[in-house]
Formats: sequence, C-alpha cells, structure tokens
Amino acid sequence: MMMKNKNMFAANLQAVFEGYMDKEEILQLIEVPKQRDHGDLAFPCFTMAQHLRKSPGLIARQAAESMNKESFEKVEAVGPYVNVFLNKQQTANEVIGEIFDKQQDYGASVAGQGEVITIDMSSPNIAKPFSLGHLRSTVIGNSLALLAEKRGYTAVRINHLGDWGTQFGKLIAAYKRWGSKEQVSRDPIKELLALYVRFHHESEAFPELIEEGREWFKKLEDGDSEALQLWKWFREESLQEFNKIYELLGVYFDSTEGEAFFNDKMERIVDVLSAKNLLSKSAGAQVVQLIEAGMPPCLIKKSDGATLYATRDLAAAVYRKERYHFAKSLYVVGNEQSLHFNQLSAVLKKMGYSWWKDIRHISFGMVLKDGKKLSTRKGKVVLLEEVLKESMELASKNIEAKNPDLADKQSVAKSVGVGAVVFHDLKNHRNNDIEFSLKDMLRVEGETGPYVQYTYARACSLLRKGNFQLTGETLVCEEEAWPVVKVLAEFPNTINKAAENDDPSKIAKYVIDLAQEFNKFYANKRILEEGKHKYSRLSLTYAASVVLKEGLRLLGVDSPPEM
RNA sequence: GUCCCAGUAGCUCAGCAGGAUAGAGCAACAGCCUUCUAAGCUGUGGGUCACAGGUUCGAAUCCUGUCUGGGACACCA
Repeated sequence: MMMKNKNMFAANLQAVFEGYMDKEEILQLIEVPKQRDHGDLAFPCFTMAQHLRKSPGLIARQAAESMNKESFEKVEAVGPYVNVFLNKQQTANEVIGEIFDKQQDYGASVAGQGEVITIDMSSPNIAKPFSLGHLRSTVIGNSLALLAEKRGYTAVRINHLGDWGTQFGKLIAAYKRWGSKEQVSRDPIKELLALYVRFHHESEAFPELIEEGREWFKKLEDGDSEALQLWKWFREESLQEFNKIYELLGVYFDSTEGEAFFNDKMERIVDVLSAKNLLSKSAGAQVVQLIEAGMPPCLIKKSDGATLYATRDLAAAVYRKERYHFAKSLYVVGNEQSLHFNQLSAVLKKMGYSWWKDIRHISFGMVLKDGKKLSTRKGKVVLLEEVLKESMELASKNIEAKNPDLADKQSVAKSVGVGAVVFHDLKNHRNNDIEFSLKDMLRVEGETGPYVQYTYARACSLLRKGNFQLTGETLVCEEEAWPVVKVLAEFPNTINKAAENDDPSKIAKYVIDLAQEFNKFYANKRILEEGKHKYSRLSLTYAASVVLKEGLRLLGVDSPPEM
C-alpha cells in the first residue's frame, strides 16, 4: 500500500524531472518525514539541485507546483523538500479493505515458495539446565521460522541437542563417584548439574579426575554398555524436562537429532577432507588450514583420534543439505561462536560445496549477570523454568486484581506470563547483550508483551460489545485514525525487513508502535458511540486487532481475547 | 598481540543503504476513570549521539585513528 503511494509520487516527480533523474533514483530518495505536519512522504531536492544547479528550495517549489496533484490530498514545498499528504479516505479504505480481505494472511508473500530454510535453534545441552541463552536461541529461531513461513518458505526447526562430547565422560565419572539413581530420578537436571559442578570443582584439586572423565568418554564412544546406558538415561530424563519448557513456549521441532546422531556420519567427512588433501597434521591433531581466509586452523581430529565440534557440524551441514535441500541454513547460536561458523563455511567452501554461502550464523548477544557471562561450570545459571514460573504467577496476581471474573484465568496467566518473557527477549536487536534482570522481564507496562496483549484484548472487547460485522460500507477516516492506518499499512514492509535481516525485534517494535497508536485513538475517540463514525471506528479496531494478533504470533506470543 | 561486536537521556533501547527541530519505554514529577478493560492516555524535566580527524551542500548514520566495555583466538561445545 505504502509502496503504491511511493511509486505514484515517484512517477509524478519523474515527469517533472524528465531527463535528469530516473524513477529508481527518485524512489531511493523519497523518505518518510519524521514530523507529522511534514506530510506522509517527502522528497529532498538537494541532489536535484546539483543536477540543475539551482537552489533546492526553488526546485522544491517548482516541483510542487508543476506536479500532478490529483492523487494526493495536498502537495507542498517546505524549504528544500516536497511534502505530500496522502488521500486519507482512499488510503484507509484500501488498507483496511486489504486486511478484511486477507485476514491473518495480510503481509504474507510467496517469496520463498518451494524453498526450504533449516533453522538450527535452541540446542540445549543434555544434563544441563535450560538457560536463558537457550531461551534466546529458541525464541529467535522460532520467530525466524514463523517469518520464513509467512513468506512462503518451508521452515525446518532443528533442535541440535548437545547430547555428545567429553562432558558426558565427566558426568559419568562424577555419577559413578558420587551419584545415586534415586537422587537423579527425583530432579534430574538439578542433580546432574550438581554432579557436573562438583566434578569441575574437585578436579581443580585432583587433576586425575580429568583423565577419568576422558576415559569414560572414550568408553562411551567405543560403545561400552554401562556408559551407553547411563548416557541414554541422562538424555531421556533431560529431554523430558526440556519438553515441559517447549510446551510452555509453544515451540515444536521437526528434528531433535542431536550431536550423537552424527557420530557415524563424520568419518565420511574426514574421508572427503583427506581425499581433497585438505587435512594436515599439526601438533598431533588433524586440521584444515585456513590461512588464506585469515582464520586459525579448523580442528578436525584430536591427537587421540577423537572428533570435534567442527567435524560434527560439517557432517550435520552436509546431512542437512542432502536431506532437506535447503535454500538457506540458519544457525541461531551465540555470537561467541562466530569464529567457529566462519571456519565451518570456509571449510565447506574448500570442500567444494557451492552452498557454503547459504550457511548463515544468526548470532545473538549473551545474557550477562553483573556484566559477566553466566557459566554452567561454576553453577552460575539462571533457570528459565523459574523465570517463567514467576512471570506466570505475577500475571495471575494481576488478573486477580484487575479482572477477577475472567474465565480461564490460568490459561491467560500462562499466555501473558510467558508472553512477557518471550517478548522481552525479542524486543531488542538480537546482537545486544542482555543484563539479566528479573524485574525487567516481568514488567507489564510500557514497551512490553503484556502491553501489546492488553491492547489486543481491549480491541476484542470493543468488537464484542459493538457486535462488529463486516458490511463492506465505505469507511470514513478521521484525523485521529490516520496514524493507525499508516502503521497498519507498514506491516507487510516490516515483515519483509524483519525476515531479510533475520531480525524479529523489528516485528516487536512494530507491534508496540501499532499498540501505541491504537491506544491513542482509543483515548481520543469513543469507539462504541452511536453515530456515523461507529462502523468506521470499529473497522479500524478490527483491522488493528487482526494485525496485533498476527504480529504477536510471528513472535511466538499468544493473544488472549480477554485479560 | 590478532580478530569480532558494541559505546545515543539517570536506566533499557530505537534511529545508522547520509537529509528538515535526535525519538520511545522505564524511573521522577504533574494531571486524566459515576461512560468502550487505568496492564491505558496526556503533560513536564532530562542529550557536546564515547573522543579526534576525514568524506559531503549536509554525518548519530560512511571512512580512519584513539579510548572504554564485552567476546573469540587448537585438541570444550
């Protein structure tokens, strides 16, 4: 919609500047004024001033005068700018009409029709608590998947569980020394974590423990039945705990093939590397040199012959390409691993896979406490489950205080409590580090999930009370409704920007923006007041509700119709 | 030491394919509910956009350097 207006504006200007500037260039220059009284679109004349060697102010005045103004409400020159005001009535009818027409598909496209995007997300480590870092990966990945689907792609959500590696040797060693079946069964993650922490603590004084852990991992790799059994048990218990969280978050996976799944797929990678003469020995280890790419070498095999993270990820990348034929493969993993992913791409490139450039590391900032990284090894973790629990309790208290007669309080408390935490995680650009603050996460006023949900619930309430029904009559756009219409018109554009930049925060900001504009409208106009504006106001309310709900959905946040 | 990311209001952050007086939210203060959900709305105060150069008619936005913070840098993932 906005694009259409922009095109129209550009076409008109092009006619005026015939021979000096093509439409593409004009489109590039057209901008949205920051201030309301500067209109809806603006063209700065500085560049034209250089072409024509006249003052920008003069050009703006002449352009404003000679332009075809029929399709706009007003065209005026202000200083060096040509400002246009769109036809509010027509635009409102077009925008809201389109939303009525498409409903939740408003903003959808077919850009990715027939293509697959795999998304490596969440990927918690077995036997360790689900941390806030994993929450980030999970909700960012989920939102990117939803955005991809909105644009017609098939999204494959992959939970690459951290279910293999030397830490399991350590864990088994710790369990054998100090663990008990009863305790682990009672509270698996907590107990396993305690064992892991104790192992690290004690191995500072008794370094021989490290060796013991290494031996257990070797046994695990060699298929020792005791080791394998313990490993399976740890994995199973952990997965059950994780599933509770996924259920709360409303996230599902198409694949939970973790690291262990690739154990038998790595030899092939090593063979290819070897056949292509890419492997070299360095201090006993097998590496791929990446000097020409300006990177340190990528470790493929340890000096004891064991494989490494990179080997596994290479195997996983190849496997995913062969299985899913992805057009793009995203890895939602913390930014401290950017070197690893750069190395991964570089090695794939050397292996001759042309799709190396379709691999994309979607990095995100860390969750910090007192400005420092949280460390599992030192037991310094914030448990997501507890955060969610507190948030849901707070939501429950708020409902009790504000709307005690609400039906289905528990499910609303869940939606709002979880929504607050998810939204808080997504509202800022993913690359920012987040200082852990329970207070901020539980906030429900201002730029928060509950604020947006509240706005949606209010809109729903109006629609219920006003018995809103589509009649298709022509709408009247009041002055106060115009800002809402403009934001509504931007939704498709915002979706594209969010998807192109792998940036869900754009959607979060958008939805806040829309809620703010709608709330202003709500404060200024009695929507249910009988009279000639009622249908138009309710229509606007309806359109806003559709877009708020869909925006929240794209973030993985529920929209209860009442709260 | 090398590489990556960041430094905008007291706090959390937008804005950054250059453009008109730098915007929100929180916190503070002052208002608005016998009428559509006050998880809301309105107003006030608060800024040398880290610093220094450069490119440009024009820089928070682009380039270079400096400082500060964080992260990564071989047998963890």
